[in-house]
Amino acid sequence: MLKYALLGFLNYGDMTGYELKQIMDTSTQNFWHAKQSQIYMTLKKLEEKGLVISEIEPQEGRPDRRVYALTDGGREDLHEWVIAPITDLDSRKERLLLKLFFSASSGKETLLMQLRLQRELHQQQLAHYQTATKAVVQGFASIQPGLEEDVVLWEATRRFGEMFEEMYVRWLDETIARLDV
Amino acid sequence: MLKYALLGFLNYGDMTGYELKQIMDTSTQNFWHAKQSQIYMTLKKLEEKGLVISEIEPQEGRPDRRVYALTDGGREDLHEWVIAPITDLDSRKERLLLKLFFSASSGKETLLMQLRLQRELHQQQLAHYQTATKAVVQGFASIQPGLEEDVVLWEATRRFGEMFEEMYVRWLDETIARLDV
DNA sequence: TATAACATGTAACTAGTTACATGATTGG
DNA sequence: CCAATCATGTAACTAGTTACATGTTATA
Repeated sequence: MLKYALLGFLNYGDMTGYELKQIMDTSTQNFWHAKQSQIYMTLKKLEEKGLVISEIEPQEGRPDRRVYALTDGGREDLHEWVIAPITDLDSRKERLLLKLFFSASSGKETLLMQLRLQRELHQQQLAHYQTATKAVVQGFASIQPGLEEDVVLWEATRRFGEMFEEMYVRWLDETIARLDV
Repeated sequence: MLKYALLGFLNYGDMTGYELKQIMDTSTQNFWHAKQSQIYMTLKKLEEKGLVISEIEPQEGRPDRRVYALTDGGREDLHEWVIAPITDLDSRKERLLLKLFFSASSGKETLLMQLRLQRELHQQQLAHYQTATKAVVQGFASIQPGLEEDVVLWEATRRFGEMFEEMYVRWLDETIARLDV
């Protein structure tokens, strides 16, 4: 699936693996992320399949850049994926819930400490979506004419992050209250 | 991490790989899951490390069962993991959000169909947590004396699933309303 | 003077999925 | 009679992480 994230971004313009990593870190991080090394490997495979092509752009003083561009095949593949319906649910993995499930013997104080720390982390993440991420979305919106349609959708994904973290904090408060008698 | 799910369940009693799969499917599915083959492989590795031991229980008419039990080392490893604080956040992957992010060109009707289908799926999942999962938790609670502490925590993980799906449906409604003008 | 940013990549490894292989019993 | 349940495992593969390797330039 990283494949489609890369094709999707390259559809906005040619980019290097390094730039793709940066843009993912500031936009899709919330629901899709990848390590730099995985991005380079995936781009290589996409080029072998003919979905992207790369050109080396020589630079002085710093390493040469390998700039990737979508091919027609890549654009088509992307479009097919975009319109294909998703008919099942993603399964999640939550370390905290797994740990909580088996925590009966761990002592109330340890457990409450764990939950309070999580509350802090999720509260921070919530604030991040409300300020930093919001600014990124609005930044894109203001400088890019003709991307109004896109911005509505980007804002929807940001909003998901915000609502998720709000829910998480509410659940933690509820759970802490139930344990802290 | 599947490691700790398996150790955690074996802490309640000896079990086969097949039974571990079944119990995971009805209890931790919401936040941790695994395929049968992965469970068998992981149990094998855990036995090599001395965290569990297995014994073959011959059966007639059906395949022999390999019953796993926690060792002292396994119990200790589990306990250390349970009390260790989680200091960072899990990252999620949501196919729907990734697709939505790149869907500006896909046409409003395709997009709305996608979102309405998702709404149906998440509504179903919500109902599942409210009825089937609720019944499982209450079932464990009623037959098992001495597991009151555990049941409170299991209910908390069920409640997370419920709140997550409620949030998801709310977000879908909000997003659909914003697009369907 | 150190470290962050720029820039690319490979190798080894861990985790997880899909497909294959086998075969009896029970319930509808 | 067909599907589900019981029951275990291997092999091949895909996805993702961690560690290694290199080297300049701008900035604090």
